[in-house]
Amino acid sequence: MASKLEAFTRLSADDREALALAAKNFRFVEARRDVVSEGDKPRFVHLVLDGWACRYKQLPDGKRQIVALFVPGDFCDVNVFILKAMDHSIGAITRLKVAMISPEDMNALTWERPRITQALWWHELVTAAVQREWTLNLGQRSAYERLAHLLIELYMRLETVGRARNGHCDFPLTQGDLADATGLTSVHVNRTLQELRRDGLIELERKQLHILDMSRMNDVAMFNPNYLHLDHEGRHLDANA
Amino acid sequence: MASKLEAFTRLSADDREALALAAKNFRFVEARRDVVSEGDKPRFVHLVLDGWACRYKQLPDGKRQIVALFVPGDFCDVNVFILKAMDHSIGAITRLKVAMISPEDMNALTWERPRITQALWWHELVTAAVQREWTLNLGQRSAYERLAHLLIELYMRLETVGRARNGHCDFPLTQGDLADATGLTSVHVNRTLQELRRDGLIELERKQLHILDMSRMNDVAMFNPNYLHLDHEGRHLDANA
DNA sequence: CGTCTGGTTGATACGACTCAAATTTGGTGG
DNA sequence: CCACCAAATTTGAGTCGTATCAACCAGACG
Repeated sequence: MASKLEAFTRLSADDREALALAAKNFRFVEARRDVVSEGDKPRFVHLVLDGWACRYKQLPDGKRQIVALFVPGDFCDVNVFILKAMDHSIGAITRLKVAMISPEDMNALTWERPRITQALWWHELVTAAVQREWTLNLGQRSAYERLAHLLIELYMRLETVGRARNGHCDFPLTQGDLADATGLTSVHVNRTLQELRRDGLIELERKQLHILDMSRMNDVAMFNPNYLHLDHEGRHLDANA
Repeated sequence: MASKLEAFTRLSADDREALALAAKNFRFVEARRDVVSEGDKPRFVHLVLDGWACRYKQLPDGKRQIVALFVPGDFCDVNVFILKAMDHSIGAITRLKVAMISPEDMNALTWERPRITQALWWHELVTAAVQREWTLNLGQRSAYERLAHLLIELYMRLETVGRARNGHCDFPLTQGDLADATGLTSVHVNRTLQELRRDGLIELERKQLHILDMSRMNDVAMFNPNYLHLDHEGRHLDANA
């Protein structure tokens, strides 16, 4: 698999082999099922091999917030073993192929592999940066800007792992998912998507997203890609290499 | 100083000494000045020794979101050296005493000090968990709930570093700061704080916060402390020890 | 074919924003 | 110690973005 880590640095054949070895244990999770649930003791680091997943939190009054989305190549919780219990759940959006890496495998992966260790650190820092951008998104952008921003972010992240090109990508989120991720209602998401369509910015149907005018989308969303920290050597490699 | 790290694990005298040594270089920053600005190359890890600071992001249209708050004992960006440029700014809320730890000092601090390394990892994981909770806060809670939640979180974090007790703590944020942190306008923050006062939940004046009824506040805010991950051995030590 | 999930539409309500002004507080210098 | 100024808080009136509630529709699936 084309790991997201290669967006940070070129890995050696050795490194890649070690990564593949660590990811040898995987399982499939059906769409809309939990991979991990809040309260669980952390037992594995998860690496999404195929499909989409999300991190979400739920409130006693039933409200649900998706706080992060995972696409292929994303690690879920590097180093999470330090914590006693998960403070959130991880759920499959689509049917999901996910590697389960034990603490021992994680140690084996990083031990004597400084490039991987560094790349994992980079991954964690980017994940944190994305979380901050979401905070900004929810706090300061209107519904229209907010959705545009989320769509661009996901498109760009997919592009870095070779799953998007020419403005086009798979997009399995329902309008309900988008609502939970943006803090809007699904009704309002529906109307806002229609606006984006009407304005000639996107096409979105049958789980396929097409961003028609990336430059106008960037303006609308006030999208600044700096938080994805893609300005590294790996950026210049063919993502499918 | 009573480091936040001790909330995670008891440190040895040696560890504490190493920590003090790493934090020997400090400076003062005037209130409302930047400690680090977006775009800067990361040069130091910062550790707040005294005063409050915030992490914020700004949009081209001038809107500003505070995405995190730092109180004494908080580290700002462990391991940030990996990134080429800051994607956000760090600003002083009050006059600030802040330690500046170089990459070399950071290495010296963690090298051969597994407890500190682990404690720093814990710190990073908690920081990320707080960021997720803020995402939830902005996405799903009403203004009233949201402010209540923020007040409780800050109170609890201050308590763990020995700077709050009996429901009382310093609280230097202006209503404008609260607005930027909660994604509300300062006018609405003002009215919502009045509601919280009228309902007998808090007193807040002259930069002093008093939470009058913690249990009702917890209910109102739907506050679940699990995300602060305080259930570790360090939790049982006197924070002033 | 009936059922279900996801998407769409319409009517109405309300929480939070905007703009503008008044008041209070805290700091500073005379 | 008081006068002054800027910053922060408070109040009021009016508006708007988004939520709510309730149908209805289309395609997927068994």
